[in-house]
Amino acid sequence: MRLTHEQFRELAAKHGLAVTHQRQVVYEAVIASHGHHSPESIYAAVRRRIPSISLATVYNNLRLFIECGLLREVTPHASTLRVDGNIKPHHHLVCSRCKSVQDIEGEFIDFNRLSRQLPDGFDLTQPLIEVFGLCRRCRAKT
Amino acid sequence: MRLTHEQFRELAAKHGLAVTHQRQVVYEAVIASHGHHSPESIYAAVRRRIPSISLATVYNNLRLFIECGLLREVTPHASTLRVDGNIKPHHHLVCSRCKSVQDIEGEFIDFNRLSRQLPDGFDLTQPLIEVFGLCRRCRAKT
DNA sequence: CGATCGTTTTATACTGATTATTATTCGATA
DNA sequence: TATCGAATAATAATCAGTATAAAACGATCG
Repeated sequence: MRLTHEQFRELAAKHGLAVTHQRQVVYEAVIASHGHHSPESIYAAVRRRIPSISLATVYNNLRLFIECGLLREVTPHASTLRVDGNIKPHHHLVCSRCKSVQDIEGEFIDFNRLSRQLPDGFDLTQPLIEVFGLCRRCRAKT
Repeated sequence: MRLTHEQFRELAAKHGLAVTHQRQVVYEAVIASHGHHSPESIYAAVRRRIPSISLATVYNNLRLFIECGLLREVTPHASTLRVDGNIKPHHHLVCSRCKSVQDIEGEFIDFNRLSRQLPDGFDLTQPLIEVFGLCRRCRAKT
């Protein structure tokens, strides 16, 4: 699955991004390899096509893509460890923007349906659910 | 909410942990301040009672507490950024141990119930749900 | 009481991910 | 072709977390 220059140009225009060769290659590297990738692995892939590219450029552009919704961040948490003294079953509401975490109560998961979707052997004995969205403050800022 | 030495001793014994003054103070600092805290902020709090304590001790003990279930980790993800090119609505299944992420399909969330629990102003227009558990491989290792 | 041994803590060095900085390059436009 | 702003490259700096090794502690045994 390789995008034509034309396709990427359209996509970038739609999100208000200037088109550069580096951007195109970085974006294609993410799309081409399905799954969840680290900046380093994307960097490695991109270097096969642009050996002179800088790691900073990869980081810059990944962040740009995430910000304008072209990509999704798979680690939307704060980058540092957070610890919770509450070990009763409860779930978390996480703000995708500011990474704040609030506890949330309630039975809003259909575990029957969920377990039908689980890959074989996945253990959900102590399920923790995290729901990502935008907290009021960040929503107001937009 | 301050634990007596006696209470902490029991708790530690139940989890097979030796009791030290530092451990007690670290644990109390987490419990006393409700919410989700970084090791640095816990370090700051603990230093008010044990000025000579080392940051490494705080990290060591937090990790211990997490391992034996006394505390819960709120950033169970890989510590590095991961990026997902799939921006169609889908959810994630995350292994709490090895931090691997798989996509998961299906409508297993009761959004009516969920939205009743949401704090005012929280925006769920692009909900992303992450379900934490133990993947088959890590479960086998135990 | 004093020696001993394993554990815990401390101090500090180190690693790895990410960000910041700054100079250079690129590309569009005048 | 000259100019200007944006993007990139190179590299330094930062920050969280981990590893290591020495010192301190504490229980136990003789």
